[in-house]
Amino acid sequence: MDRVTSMKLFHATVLTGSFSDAGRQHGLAPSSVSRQISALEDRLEVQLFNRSTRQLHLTEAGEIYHNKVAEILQMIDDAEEAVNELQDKPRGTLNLNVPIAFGRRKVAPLLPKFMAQYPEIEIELTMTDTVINVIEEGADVAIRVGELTDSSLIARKLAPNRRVVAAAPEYLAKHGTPETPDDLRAEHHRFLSYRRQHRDDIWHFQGQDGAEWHLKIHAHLHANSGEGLLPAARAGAGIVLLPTYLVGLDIQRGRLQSILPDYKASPTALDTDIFAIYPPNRHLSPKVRALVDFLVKEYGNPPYWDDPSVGPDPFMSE
Amino acid sequence: MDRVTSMKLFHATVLTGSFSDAGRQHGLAPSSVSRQISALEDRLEVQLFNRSTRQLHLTEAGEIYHNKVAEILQMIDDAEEAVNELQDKPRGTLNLNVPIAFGRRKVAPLLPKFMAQYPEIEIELTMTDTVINVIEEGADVAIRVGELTDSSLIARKLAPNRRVVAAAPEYLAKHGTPETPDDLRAEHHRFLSYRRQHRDDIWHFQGQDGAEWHLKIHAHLHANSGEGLLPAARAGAGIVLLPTYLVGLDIQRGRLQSILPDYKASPTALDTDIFAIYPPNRHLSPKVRALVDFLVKEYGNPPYWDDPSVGPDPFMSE
DNA sequence: TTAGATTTTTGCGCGTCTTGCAAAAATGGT
DNA sequence: ACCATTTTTGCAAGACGCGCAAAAATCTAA
Repeated sequence: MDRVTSMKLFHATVLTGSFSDAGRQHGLAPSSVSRQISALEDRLEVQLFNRSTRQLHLTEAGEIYHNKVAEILQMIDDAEEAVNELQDKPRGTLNLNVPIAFGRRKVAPLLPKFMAQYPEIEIELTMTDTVINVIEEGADVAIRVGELTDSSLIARKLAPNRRVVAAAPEYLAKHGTPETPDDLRAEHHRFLSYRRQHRDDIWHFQGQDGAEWHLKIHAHLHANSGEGLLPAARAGAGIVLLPTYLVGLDIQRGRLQSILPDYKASPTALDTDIFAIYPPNRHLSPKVRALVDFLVKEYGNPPYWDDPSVGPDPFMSE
Repeated sequence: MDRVTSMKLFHATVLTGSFSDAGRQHGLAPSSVSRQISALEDRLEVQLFNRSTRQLHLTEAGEIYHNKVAEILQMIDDAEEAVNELQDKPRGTLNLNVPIAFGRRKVAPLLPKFMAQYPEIEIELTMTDTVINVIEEGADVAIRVGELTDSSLIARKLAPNRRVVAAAPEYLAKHGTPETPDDLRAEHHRFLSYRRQHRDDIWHFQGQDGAEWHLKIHAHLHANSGEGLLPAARAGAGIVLLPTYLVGLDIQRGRLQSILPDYKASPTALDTDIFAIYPPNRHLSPKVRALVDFLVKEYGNPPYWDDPSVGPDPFMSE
């Protein structure tokens, strides 16, 4: 027996003064109402109504209980409405976890627009490059580049992660523009390389005909953050292999020049695509859906930083 | 599914952080808890927990809901406690309906003692001689003399309703003391008679050997209230046939003298015993029980007004 | 006083839901 | 990689609530 239902039936019975009417309101047979009330009385060990077959009269206990029940039912409705509102409209606190570089360049600049669009959402932004356990940290949604180790989470692709070889025009003017991966082997080239945990730097390329290159790189600057390489690259200190979300706009502006356009940097296991990941809830919260949909739409396909037709970064000058 | 149970399980789960522990607290299998929570989430259309097999984390919706649920459960407990307190101890308002004469003489004088004994009971006393519908009037308990027409109510005998023939000693000295019912037929006797609705006055007597008398009475004073006859009887204006609850103490004091002691006034259908009647509640309210028990105990058996060993009315001088 | 109408209550059968156990799946720690 | 703990799922048994129909009760009206 659902106690809330019995309370509702009791409430309706008090208001209508009749089991039959109360049952009619709730789509129940009079007999069911009668039994529900009786069961409620048995549970409470109190008589709520003095019944005759033709009328009902509230007991004093019934009156007291009714006052409380009215309030309780109101609170239950409030509680359900509260979570439903949270569910219906994007609102509440959105706990967002993003990689530092991507977040700074492609998430944070978009947040003002997102917040204007959803004024009832509050954002808690956490920027980390360490792989966090999304559930553990309490994040509602995280953005990760590649590395989808946690298969228990839902992953939605936000954008491809295209990596390109690039250098400043000044550098190319001075050292020449490589036309094939093999040209990179030339001694006079200098490299600026992104790497984690001191692994070997090997750049993988694939030609349009399927041919593959695996170039061991000796870099004069290593950094575990692509952003650490950018100033040097812009200054003409060397050649970088970086995701377009980092260098795309520099290329569009001409501060960097993309080279080897016909050769694709093979994605490693750690650099596949850019995903939004979130817990596999049967009931996806609207705020998460709102953010993911927003990002997908704003990035576009291809993402604006990959699209030559797009001019200067509309959101960020740096 | 009982929504209150599911809320309790949700609450316990939040506190313990585990379905298993919550189930242990409520004597349920972990699987049941899991399913209850899932059902609750489906009903609310909201995810309350982010689950991994080894830990649970409250969703924002879950947190909001939990705050409300804690309060709701508290209120439900309060409501049940309120009615149970009402049930456990005699308290609250006791709606009491009594006949006018009996009430004035045998109920109202006892109320101070009763109220001192149960200070948490408030009494709403209604005195009527008309046969009311106890339920209709909202009475918790009524006292009636005879006439138990409403068989749907519980009746508890408070005292026998013994009727006696009595007259003032002065009257008897002047007109002689009848020894048998037949003596009443003497022309010089005067009668004061209680009757309703102008029926014939017939006094019925039964001898100890079973012999019966049916005397048609011609009275010089008719009244539909025994109390209307008493002053005249005390003044020696005639012979009365009245319940001992009206004349018992006058007899004990000697203001009246009981005559024909060996002949019993046969009870009519309207004058049997004195009953407390109340609705047939499965859960008799303690205040009703308290009053009825109190009256039974105070009246005693035989009732003090029938008991020659009892002196003047301890409660009432008139 | 009697008859009728309305309401509550009860009996009964059916279907659904829940429960507990056991096994499986999943995950965090060692 | 293995183990321990927890959640989840499959399954069968049982309980419970439901509606319908009949019975009981009582208020009203003639």
